[in-house]
Amino acid sequence: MDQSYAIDAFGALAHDTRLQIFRLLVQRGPAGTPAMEVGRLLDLKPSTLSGHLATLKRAGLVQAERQHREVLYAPRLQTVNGLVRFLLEDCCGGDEAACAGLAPPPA
Amino acid sequence: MDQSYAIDAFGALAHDTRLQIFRLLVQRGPAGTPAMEVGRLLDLKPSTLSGHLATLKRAGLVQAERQHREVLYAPRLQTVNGLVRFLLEDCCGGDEAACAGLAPPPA
DNA sequence: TCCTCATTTCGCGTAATCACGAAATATGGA
DNA sequence: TCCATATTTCGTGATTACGCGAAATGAGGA
Repeated sequence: MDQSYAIDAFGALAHDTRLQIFRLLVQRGPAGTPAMEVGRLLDLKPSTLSGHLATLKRAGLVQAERQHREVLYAPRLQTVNGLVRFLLEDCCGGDEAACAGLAPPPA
Repeated sequence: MDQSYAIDAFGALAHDTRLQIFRLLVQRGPAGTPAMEVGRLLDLKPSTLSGHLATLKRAGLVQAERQHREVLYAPRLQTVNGLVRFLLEDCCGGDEAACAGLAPPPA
């Protein structure tokens, strides 16, 4: 994870529709969801949806796999993890004590 | 954390200079860093810096505290934590097994 | 091969974002 | 009070992102 990848990823998430799409894919799980179904659930025009999925894919936040006629989209949670690590890298100059309790793990 | 807050936060991080500023503040720690020092370290014009700090503050990613003549900026890591939780909310439809190993905690 | 469904690419008008100079405001010292 | 330092606000021109209709492409099935 470097600066420019992180910017692409944050930029991809910084949009109402794309954030909805990503969260939907997270909830749907790793098996993937057909693009068309995403569009139907969120009421999106095909070209608009396609553009947003492409943006998310370019940013490494989702992956696409063709399954017969459909394209299944699934989230890449490793990228989310990479973003967090990048953000908190060398937190408090490496001083564990100063950092403790500032960002408790999601669990 | 709701959708529109998350969008503001991701949007704030989706910018080269702002991402640098935020990471710098994370590394500097919770005691805070004077705005001017941030500007000097990253070579930013005062008005540009001020605008970016305001954006980060509006997004809840940093907090500002006046200390005599200077304004100290410190990161709010709870917001980062909130963003991650929001992103991964109801991951895999709540199926722990399907979700396991997809996003190992940063630690 | 021909047709249809699923998805992507292109093009355009509109709207939001950016950097930065200049001016305004806040704070404490002489 | 007057001034210097630290920071914010305002205005402007240039770049970039958005939604979406129309057309193109890809992948089976008849």
